[in-house]
Amino acid sequence: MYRSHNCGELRMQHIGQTVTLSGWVDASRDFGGMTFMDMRDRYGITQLVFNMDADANLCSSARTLGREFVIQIIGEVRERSAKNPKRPTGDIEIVAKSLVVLNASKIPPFTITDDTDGGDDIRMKYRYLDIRRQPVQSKLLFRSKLGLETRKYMSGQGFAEIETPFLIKSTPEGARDFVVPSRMNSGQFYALPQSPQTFKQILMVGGMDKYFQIVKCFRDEDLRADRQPEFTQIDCEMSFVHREDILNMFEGLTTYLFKEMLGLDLGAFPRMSYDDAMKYYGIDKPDLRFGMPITELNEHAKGKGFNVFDAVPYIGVIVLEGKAESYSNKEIKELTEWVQRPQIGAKGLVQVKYNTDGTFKSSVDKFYSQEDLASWASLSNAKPGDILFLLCGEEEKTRKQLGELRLELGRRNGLMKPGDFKPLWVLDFPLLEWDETSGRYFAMHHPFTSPKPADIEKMSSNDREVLASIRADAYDLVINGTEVGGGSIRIHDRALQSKNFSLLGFSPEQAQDQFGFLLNAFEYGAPPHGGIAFGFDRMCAVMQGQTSIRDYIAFPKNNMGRDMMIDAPSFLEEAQLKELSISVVKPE
RNA sequence: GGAUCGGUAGUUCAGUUGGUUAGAAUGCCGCCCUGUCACGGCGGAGGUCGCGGGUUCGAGUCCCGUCCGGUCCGCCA
Repeated sequence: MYRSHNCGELRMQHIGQTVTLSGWVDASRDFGGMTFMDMRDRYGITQLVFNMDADANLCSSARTLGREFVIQIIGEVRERSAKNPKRPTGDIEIVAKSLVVLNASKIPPFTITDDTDGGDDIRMKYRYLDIRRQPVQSKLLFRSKLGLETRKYMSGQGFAEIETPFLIKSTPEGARDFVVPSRMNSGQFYALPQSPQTFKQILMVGGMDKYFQIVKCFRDEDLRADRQPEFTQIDCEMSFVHREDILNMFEGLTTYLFKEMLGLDLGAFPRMSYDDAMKYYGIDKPDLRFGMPITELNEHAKGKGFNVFDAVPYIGVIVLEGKAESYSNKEIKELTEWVQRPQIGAKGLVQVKYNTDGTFKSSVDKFYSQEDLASWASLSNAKPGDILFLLCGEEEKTRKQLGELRLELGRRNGLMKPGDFKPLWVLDFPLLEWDETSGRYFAMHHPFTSPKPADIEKMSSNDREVLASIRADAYDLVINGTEVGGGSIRIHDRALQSKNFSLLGFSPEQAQDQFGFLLNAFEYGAPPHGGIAFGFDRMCAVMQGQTSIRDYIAFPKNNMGRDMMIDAPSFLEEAQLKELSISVVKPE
């Protein structure tokens, strides 16, 4: 028996018991005549004590143990004379009677503590040491519980968890595929799924009715703090449902998860159209933890001799509450430089202080009277003490810039409070997106998304305006400005699906070649259906107020898509390439 | 594909205008210490300043290139 108890469970009630513990040496404090040693495992830290007077041999051998040695100890639980209230096990210690070194350890390259001195890359290279740290363990355990609760809820609602294949067919639409060569089919490649999309639709045609899966997806695109090349989705699909059924079902799941994981009641989720999100927040995933919507000024700011505004089609304003008198020129200068960075790309920032005495002081006082400025304040619902920030330019671009500025002001002024969760359904996305470089339409969601029934007839139009106005029966779940899920009602009619493919520039032959299996399936009684997929890693991070998903993945990739621990990807041996009929142009 | 920040001791970092022998903390090693839990005290070892080239009497410091890491834009149906 390696252990009778773990390192986190012994308390006053165990005093007098002889116990066996196994774990890692966390730290030791050697006093010459006696040595204290902290022994750690997943469950906590328990103090061991070795005393020269009691057992000189044992005490001497304890002094030779290094950090991260794996040891087994037999000893008696004793009440401490000096207790440590910071630890759950701090009232007791183990008086060692015997010690076995189960395995030695080299000196670790970084300290295994909660606030480690290790940087990111060394932690990833020695990920097995990093995982010994409590903050990493607690994130992985959080993920484990979130998966369990998801399965409980979905199962309780009658959903079946069904696996779909990882070796599938490459399609040029959407994200880049990771490809896998087929040895037995020389020169041919599988692709790893970007999502189980078509398979779950086929399951609906197969009558499975309510499907879900917690499943890996793969996309060969550049990484971010919240984007990994392999990531996990809670993937769901239902038959005989309208949008309302799906929103209700998955609002229920989200509410349940927040309640079980965090003990929070989210309440009913508000809803917003895509158009309103873009108009008022400049982004399709507004963070509603704070207000500050965009107000359009346009003609209210034109014709007063300020050439900058007169020359542009759009002028918008956002209002920062209560900062008129505390905002310094230096802060405004910094903010101006911030919006002028290439990533934002604004030409300049106009600012109007609405003083508490009711007067206005702006950077454009030369051109605008107090009444002009008052009208801006009135339109944007500003109150005395507030400060207004204006950007101008081409409409869509400027809205995005205002949206970015809004988020930056939120960050700088602490308006995104930790522990505050604001979910939002964003609805009615455009079906199509015009791509200037390739001169064709792309599906904004994916090519299987159904247009809203009222917009189906618009699909026959040749007018770009009309086509751009087609709304999809698609929805995203946004929490605190992060897109945690998205889905749609799917097309289940073969003719409509073909029509959509043709809008997206597929010839009938291409459509048949790539998605023939789905079109064929639609000819054998496909039920109306729709679904949604949640980013599982992202859901973990959002719930714990983190921006990076990396610590919720046991073995993540770095920003070049490399696994630093196993050093992948790597080159193949010639023989292996030959067997796969692959010749590689070696990089210089 | 682009922007930007970084790379100096095992680790995390400092290093002024280019100027003597490149520092701190922590870790590590040795000695001392019987109630610590960030133990304490004394002593010690530890560096190709990512790599290559250039400017200079002299480069960790300036310039060019390159590699690696972080963040962001593009990209992510």
